[in-house]
Amino acid sequence: MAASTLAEVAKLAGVSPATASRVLNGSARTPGAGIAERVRKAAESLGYVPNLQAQALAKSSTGLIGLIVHDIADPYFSAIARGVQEAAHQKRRMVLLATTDGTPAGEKEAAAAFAARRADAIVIAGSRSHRAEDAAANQDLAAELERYCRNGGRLGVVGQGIIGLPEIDGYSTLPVPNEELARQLATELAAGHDGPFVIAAGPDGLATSDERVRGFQRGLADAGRPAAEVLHAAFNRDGGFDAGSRLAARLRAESARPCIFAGNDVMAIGVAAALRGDGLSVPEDAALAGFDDIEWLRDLQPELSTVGLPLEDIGRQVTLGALLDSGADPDGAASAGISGTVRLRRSTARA
Amino acid sequence: MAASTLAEVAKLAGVSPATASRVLNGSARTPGAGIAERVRKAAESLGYVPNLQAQALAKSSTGLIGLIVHDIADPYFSAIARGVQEAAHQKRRMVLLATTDGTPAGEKEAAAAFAARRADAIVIAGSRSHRAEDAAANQDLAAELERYCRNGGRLGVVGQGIIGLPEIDGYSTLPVPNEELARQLATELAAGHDGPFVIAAGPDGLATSDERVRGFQRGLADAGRPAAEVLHAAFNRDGGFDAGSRLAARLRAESARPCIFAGNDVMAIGVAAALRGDGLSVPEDAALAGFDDIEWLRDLQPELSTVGLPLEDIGRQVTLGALLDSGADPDGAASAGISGTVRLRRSTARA
DNA sequence: CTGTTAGCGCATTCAC
DNA sequence: GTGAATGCGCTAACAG
Repeated sequence: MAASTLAEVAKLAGVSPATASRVLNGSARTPGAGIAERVRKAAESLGYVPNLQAQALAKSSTGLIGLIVHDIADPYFSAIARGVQEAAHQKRRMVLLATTDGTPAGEKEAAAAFAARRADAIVIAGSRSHRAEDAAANQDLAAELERYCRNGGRLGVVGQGIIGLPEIDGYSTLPVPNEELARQLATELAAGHDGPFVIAAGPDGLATSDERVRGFQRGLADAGRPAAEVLHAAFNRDGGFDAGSRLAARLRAESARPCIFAGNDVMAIGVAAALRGDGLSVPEDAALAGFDDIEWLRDLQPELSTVGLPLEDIGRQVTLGALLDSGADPDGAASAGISGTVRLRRSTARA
Repeated sequence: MAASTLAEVAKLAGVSPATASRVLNGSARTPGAGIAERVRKAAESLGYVPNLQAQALAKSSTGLIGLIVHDIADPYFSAIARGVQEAAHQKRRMVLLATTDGTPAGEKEAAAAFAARRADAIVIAGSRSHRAEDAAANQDLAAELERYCRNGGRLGVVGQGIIGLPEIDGYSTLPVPNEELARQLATELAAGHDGPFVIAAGPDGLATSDERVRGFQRGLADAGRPAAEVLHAAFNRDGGFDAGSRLAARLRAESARPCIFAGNDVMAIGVAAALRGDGLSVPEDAALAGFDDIEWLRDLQPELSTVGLPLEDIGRQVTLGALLDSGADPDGAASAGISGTVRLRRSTARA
């Protein structure tokens, strides 16, 4: 990677490196009239490309934003990533991507890599885990991030806060009202469904899933309905398929038509696939609802009831929020937080 | 971003920066016995995080891989991105993400940014454009990339080569047999379909789309069938919807049941949605086939016939290929190129 | 095996 | 307005 340097450009233009630097970037002082032109021409003829690494080293700001997601091919994350990307582009920054297996250990590794690269900000999407087995890794993650922030880094997290990370300068969270929205969903579903409810949730201890389950149960209780049975599985499409398979067997045995709430849309899709594979159909044999309203839901049959979340906006806001000039939250930065909407569609229509 | 430095660690450990460097990284020589421990402890207690920027500057290698895609939320690209990510992780590198609007101009901008950051390699996914309006931008892109490679950068491109970029050291292409696979698809479809064929293609001049159209037409001709009519639209889901809408009107007027070949799966999905919206269904009123076999096709009804492409592998291989130690292609690096498979499913079943 | 000396490419104090 | 030093944090030649 040996390109031409500022010094070479300066020499060719017959000026000092300092002057060349001033003209090729927008320094405080406007450089000389014709001088500027000379320098620019020299740079052009040499095919000069400023070395952002060196620039970053000199002024301690890399223009990098680190994004941590579980799986970039999951539509939930790719939608958020799109928002992050947009915000980054708008703020003239580039995004570094890290995908983890979804464990805090993987996130810690990614965070360390970003910290080492001196990313201006780190954005973490994806649920926190309260599982006992993740406790140690959570501590490591919190420690890594605390140090990162203490060193001047900025951190934005989607949903819940990092477990064990105290409120510290540079650290901001974008709350997502999972629980309240799930409650609303349950309320609306309860009004139109007489049978039992079942929840196809993520692993016990996965914060986002837990919040949605809790909210849903509360909505059910408010409506005077018995609590839903909860099936745990992976918080992705295959987990949904798994839960769906378990349910299918039972469905043919029992007579009641249940309403299944899946912890997120991709799980719901997995549930539907499993049921279909067993000759069962939605909404005839079971009502089904998801969460997130990922983009390609519109092309699925039957149309899936869900809770709409502005995923791209979430990505955009958490990024912009993290990039905010140090000071405390400026007066109501238009970001009054994230809101969602219950969207009932055919998958939960009355049989 | 003021973290502690190597020098501080060295001082605390009572050694020279060089020694500290040697122990904290794997230099050629193994540092002293107890010395290593002292340094490590000092680093730990200071919360030392090596500055990869400075490191990169010092040894002219950033450990960065730049990935350029049209839209990270498109399943085709996110699948490839996953592969790139994997390969990068395996090679201990991080990936920088840039999404463009799909124009060479946008790609040029992204390439310039990556070049400025001295990324070790740049990976470009997404079709080339031969459209007249993109000619100038293509030249710029080629010039930018040529300079990048000439400066020691490495470049991997999926599918077609960069227009106007000569064979140059560091530049490699991962060919995708779009034309041949489309031909095979046409052959197999022709054997089972009697009616006319229609193609919902991307914009005229978009290389990937053009190749697929050409191959498909050739397959048709080989089978003694008349050429298919070609409808042009955007090379994404909405383009498919658009083409589908135009087709729907005609379908109810004419009596023949056509077989529609969409340039890629997301277009096919758009076509299906448009037909469905008009009360038409697949495969009853029209057969439908796509291309790519993106992951979530399995959850769509009816199951879509398509051509399977190993997208993740494509991402992995193009990345690994670009990272190869300079020299020419090592003897048959297991990567005998990309191959695909025609997969006929229910969307093209006989009516 | 360890410490010293130079840079890597650039921005930014200072003097002029 | 412009040029000459100094340093960002680290690695790599050298010496010892």
